[in-house]
Amino acid sequence: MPTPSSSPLRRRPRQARAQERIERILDAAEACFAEVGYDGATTNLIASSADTSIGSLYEFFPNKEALARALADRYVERIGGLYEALVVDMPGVDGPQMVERIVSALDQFYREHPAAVPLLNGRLTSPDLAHAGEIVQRALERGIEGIFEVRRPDIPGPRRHLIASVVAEIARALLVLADRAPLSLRRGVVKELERAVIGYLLQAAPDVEPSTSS
Amino acid sequence: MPTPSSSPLRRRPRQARAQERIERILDAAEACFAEVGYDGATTNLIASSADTSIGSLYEFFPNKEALARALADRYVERIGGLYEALVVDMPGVDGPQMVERIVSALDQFYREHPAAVPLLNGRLTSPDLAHAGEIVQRALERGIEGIFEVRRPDIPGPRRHLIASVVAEIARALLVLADRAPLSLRRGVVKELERAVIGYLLQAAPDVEPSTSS
DNA sequence: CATGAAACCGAGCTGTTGCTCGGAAAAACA
DNA sequence: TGTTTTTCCGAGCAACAGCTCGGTTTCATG
Repeated sequence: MPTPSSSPLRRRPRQARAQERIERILDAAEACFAEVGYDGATTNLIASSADTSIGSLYEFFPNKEALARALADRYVERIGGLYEALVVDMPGVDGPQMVERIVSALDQFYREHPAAVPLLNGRLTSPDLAHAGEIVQRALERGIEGIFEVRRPDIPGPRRHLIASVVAEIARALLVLADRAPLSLRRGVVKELERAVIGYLLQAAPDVEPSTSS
Repeated sequence: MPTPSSSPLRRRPRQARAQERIERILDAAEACFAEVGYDGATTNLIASSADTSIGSLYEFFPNKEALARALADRYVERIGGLYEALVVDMPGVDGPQMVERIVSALDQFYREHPAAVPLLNGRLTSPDLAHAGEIVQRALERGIEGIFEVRRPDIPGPRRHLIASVVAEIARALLVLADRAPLSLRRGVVKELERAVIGYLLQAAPDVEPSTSS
């Protein structure tokens, strides 16, 4: 489990009901960010959306940015688990298949966490979110880099890092595109993401034998 | 020249000095957006940054969004010119070389217009900017699609469109990455962008003969 | 010049946002 | 049960955003 970047909470809850409230607030924040963006989501809206009061919100979160930070932490944790699951049965899976698995996992992740889309959106208007988003993107990169480390130890470290960040960036961009596309086209765009990653890796790190599937 | 989406100006200037002031305001807006983002750039800051008053700013621009719109229009125009220049001597240039040219042109464009980076950044917090950004990104797509249309008439229209949008999206993502990277690494990232686009096209639209250069 | 139009100015209005604070309610503890 | 601690509340404050408006200055034109 990655360090949650020094808890963004103002005070640790002592009772169960407070803990639940915190979760509710985070869920509401997630939904609001997804729906109207960071700046659009006023703290009052988030609070009432969580069926609570601003007072309660600020009881635990020192400021609005802390909400973004806490959300980012939740994402980082979940992304970590996601990669761990992928690594388990990695041996015996060839390159393109591996790409397919990762892409599919990320696709599912984004669908389950729609608020991650605006969060992951590169340089945003508010430095707050940009920072939180970067934390999550780094987690994505690290995951990819880790897999790469195992599969392609022949590639020098710095280059591996660059490749991982490029792959992560492509993934981010096309998943956002997929998110924006009508639902019926989503699968198609995700398929293009697979092609893009495979194509890039063939160029940037040849040795991944060309796909023979379909 | 593409229609400037029905002038975002409140009133057309009659005197030269007004026209100059408008340009100055747009330049200032560009710089401010680049430096502190859309929401961070207050209209007062933009005005004083352009050595003028808010009064003057609002004399010509009905609201803040209009500034983004006007900026987007400027970008669209310039991007249009950029593609026209590329198309002129297209015949006799092979696929990878063409990609290199386009990437290099876009790279230069982004360096000359740093404000385009936040503008082009996918779904942003403010709907204002999201809209303006989309206008510019569409111009990018159209340019790529146009070139593709000439070079690969064999590919069916809708698929061509999808490929163009994917390429445009990859370009956007990696140019943003390049922008964020230290200057010394910028060229390297841009090189990866080339690889990514070439690799993707080889997967998505085979027939572009593999590169023989270097 | 005189005169009207165009351009310019900036104090300040209006609305909204993030956030505080004093106190009520609920739980934990004695 | 009384007492303390934790949790909850929401009216409202301070700051600041976008933007207006009445008035002054500058230009074009006769």
